[in-house]
Amino acid sequence: MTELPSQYSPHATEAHWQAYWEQHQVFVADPAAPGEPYCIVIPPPNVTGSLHMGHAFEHSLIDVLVRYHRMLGRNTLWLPGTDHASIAVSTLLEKELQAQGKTRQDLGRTAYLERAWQWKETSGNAIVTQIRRLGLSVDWSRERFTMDAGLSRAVIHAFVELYRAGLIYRGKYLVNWCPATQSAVSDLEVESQEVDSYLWHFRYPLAEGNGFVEVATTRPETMLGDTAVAVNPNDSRYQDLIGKKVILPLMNREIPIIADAWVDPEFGTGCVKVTPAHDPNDFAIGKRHHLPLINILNPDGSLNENAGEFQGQDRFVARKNVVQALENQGYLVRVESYRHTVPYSDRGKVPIEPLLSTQWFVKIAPLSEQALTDFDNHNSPQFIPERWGKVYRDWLVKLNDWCISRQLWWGHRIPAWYVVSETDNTITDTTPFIVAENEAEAQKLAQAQFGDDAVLEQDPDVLDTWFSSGLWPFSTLGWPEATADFNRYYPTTTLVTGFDIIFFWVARMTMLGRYFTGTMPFQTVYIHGLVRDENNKKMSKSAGNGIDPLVLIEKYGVDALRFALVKEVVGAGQDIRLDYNRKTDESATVEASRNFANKIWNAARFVLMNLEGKTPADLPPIDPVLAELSDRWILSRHHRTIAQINQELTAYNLGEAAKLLYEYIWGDFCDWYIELVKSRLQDATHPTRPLAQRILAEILGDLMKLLHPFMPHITETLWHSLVRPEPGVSLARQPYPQADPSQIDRELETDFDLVIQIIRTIRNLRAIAEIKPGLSVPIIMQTPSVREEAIIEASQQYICDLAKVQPLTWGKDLTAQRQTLVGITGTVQVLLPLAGLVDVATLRAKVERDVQKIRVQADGLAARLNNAQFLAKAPPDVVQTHQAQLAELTQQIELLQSRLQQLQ
RNA sequence: GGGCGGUUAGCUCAGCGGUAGAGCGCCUGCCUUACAAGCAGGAUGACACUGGUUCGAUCCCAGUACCGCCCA
Repeated sequence: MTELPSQYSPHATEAHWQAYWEQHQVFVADPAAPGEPYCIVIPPPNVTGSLHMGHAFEHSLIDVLVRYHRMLGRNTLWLPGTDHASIAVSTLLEKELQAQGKTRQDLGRTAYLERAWQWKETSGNAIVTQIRRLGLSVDWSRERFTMDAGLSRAVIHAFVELYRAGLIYRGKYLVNWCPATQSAVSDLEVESQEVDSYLWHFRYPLAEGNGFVEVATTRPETMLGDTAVAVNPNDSRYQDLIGKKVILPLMNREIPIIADAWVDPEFGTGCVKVTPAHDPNDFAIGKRHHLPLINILNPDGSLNENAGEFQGQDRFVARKNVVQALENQGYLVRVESYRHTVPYSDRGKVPIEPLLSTQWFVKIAPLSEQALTDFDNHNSPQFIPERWGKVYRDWLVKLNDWCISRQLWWGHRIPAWYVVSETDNTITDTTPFIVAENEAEAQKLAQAQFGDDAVLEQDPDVLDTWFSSGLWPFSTLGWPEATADFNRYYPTTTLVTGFDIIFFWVARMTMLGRYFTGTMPFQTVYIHGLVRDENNKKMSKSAGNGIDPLVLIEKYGVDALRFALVKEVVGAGQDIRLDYNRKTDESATVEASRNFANKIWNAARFVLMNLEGKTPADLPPIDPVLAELSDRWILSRHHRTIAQINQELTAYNLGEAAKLLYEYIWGDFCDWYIELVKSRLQDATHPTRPLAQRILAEILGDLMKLLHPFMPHITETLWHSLVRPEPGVSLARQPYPQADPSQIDRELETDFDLVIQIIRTIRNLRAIAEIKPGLSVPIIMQTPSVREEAIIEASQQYICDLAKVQPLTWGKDLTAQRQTLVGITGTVQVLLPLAGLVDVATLRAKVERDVQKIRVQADGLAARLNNAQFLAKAPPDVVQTHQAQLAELTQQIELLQSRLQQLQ
């Protein structure tokens, strides 16, 4: 009948369904199909990456949302893809070249790009292969790459449009220069790090007289490019120095002493050296005072011809040498230990140099204003949790222009052509240029403007990868063409991403999306936290503390990993911690989820074994007249849970939904209902046996649906075993269960709680009396409550079955009972006669302990109920509840005390 | 320096006005034919500290301490 083994083994199952889903195109979206669209685009992983816990977590969350909405009947598209990671790929390739003693220039642009594409085809898909093991319901037929033909066209189109609208400009500004990659990077790619270093104090002699001023710096070598010394205009110490000149040591250059309010008189001596070409603040001072800009650095971080005798030295070598030279010449005052923050290149992992350089920029204000207006006036996009909206907003407000050119070859080449025939066949800062969608168009425009013999050369630089990522939600759907996908699925529904990427990505998508499509690219932004390691540390490649999801998948199965990650989520945006033993590769959290999977497996196995080969459809429908107490109870619990889960999922409380399922399945369904139903199933002639079978089958079917977004593989397997659908049918396309409120019965559940409590009480008594699990015990019960008596009467079979009671008697006069263990629940006294097996002192001790516990509670309640303020001010229903509770506790005490008198 | 989180059972974390819960771990007993990746029973807490609001505070407010993150 059923050949299911007693343990769930995930691996074969996972591969099977992943192939099945793809083969039957279960997740291929159809824009022509009905249903309100539901679209999520994947936050594209970097092609150089490999699957890490962050991906596994994020993708698990998205897949829950996507599968849920698909089952709700939405026309669903989850679009996957990857990002070309300009800097990361370049770094990787150049390392390879370096090993062969070559540079990319040796190779040439064409050969280099060939190599890059080759790398992408062979190694760049590694992450995609890994992602597939997560069993996500993405539409692989629509997989995109930021450098594929369509997206490249979108990027160029966007650049040209922004340029023509005056929102992209080229200019010479101080940028963040990464000497390792030899490229400019944006503000966001700079990471501040605290560094223990020194503050060097120098003296610069006055040009006239024999005085001097003292300045301090953390970057001594930059003094070679100093063009002023500044003091605060209100600093009384230096009033007479303003306007005088000093001689810059080593360079023997006369530079002025100027007054600028930016200078903090409290810091150091109150005199600062000014290097406008190598420091953002100094740059601003230089602008205000029209100071010359002297660039002393080469792109590789060595010093250039403006550095005099230090030319050719690396910046850190030069630092030592400059200090030495100053010391030799008596200009070094002192060296002080100093801890300060140094900007590092995020990718290059070396200190950034502010460098004067000609680059392309996006003018941000007009874009951010639109996004701000949408956010302020329409709360668009809506952030979940809300507090991240503030982070997003704050950033939009203080945003600077965005440097988008990168001195690299892998990426989207800037669509600007210089008319080099105008400037001696070289590109200079003044060479005129044409921005166009392609070379032919550029040529035409150039000829119109500069004559037929205009010679063009394309800008060698590529665009920041985030520029293409910023277009992702619409470029992936076909924009700038108004494709069927774009019309149907744009704007997308929800963006799911980490808070660390709000600036990099979310804000850029909203600004560019709003500008190009006139609408926000997504309605909602769901922000999740990070997965932290067993020591609560952020996982990172450099720290080497990552936990490999593939190892956990191998060990526990992907459904277990997914469920564990989602179940850990509380609220939203909170970090989760994953326990992990690095010696054994074990994780108790994931193991618990694996055990849950196994529990489900065995529950299903039990149901299937007892259906005798029938499917739910073969069994009679549920007749409410025939349903007994336990049936009505589980149906009530079932529909209540369905309602709650739908509610939690709608509110993005994914962890809450997972926990509800866990408790309902393991607790209510397995521990209670299955146990309750066993005796009926074993009795072939029982009149409601088919009813019980039908309920089991139906609940199991619903459970598989409810759980499917969280654990797609095991549920698909078990659902197929249960329903045996036509080939090609998938659980992923079945409707998600909806609650039938008429089945939910609060009172019935409360009644049934008493049954559960009675069974627990008896089990507790059995344990105290050390009665072997196999032995039946006689139990006597009595209650003064008519309601409780009715419940006992209706559930005597359950009590006998689950507490192994034989015989069960109730309602008798208990005064004759002497040697008994006593428990109480509600006002039901539960007696286990022992006939001298346990001494009276033990029996009394147990009752006395119970009385004491109850008394503590009763006293607390009584104290409040004796408080006139409480009675006057607390809501009446609270007072009532307290009174009822106290009454019950008082009654329990009385009953137990009368019992105590029997135990002499 | 500015902002945001967190502090609850040995561990990981729920709860967020009516004096505490789960999983793991621990103790006891069970291989009871769905499941030992399991079943049953049990023990465990000044809910960080100090004030305030309230009839009542783990929960709200203010401050303090410590841990973590983001931005400068």
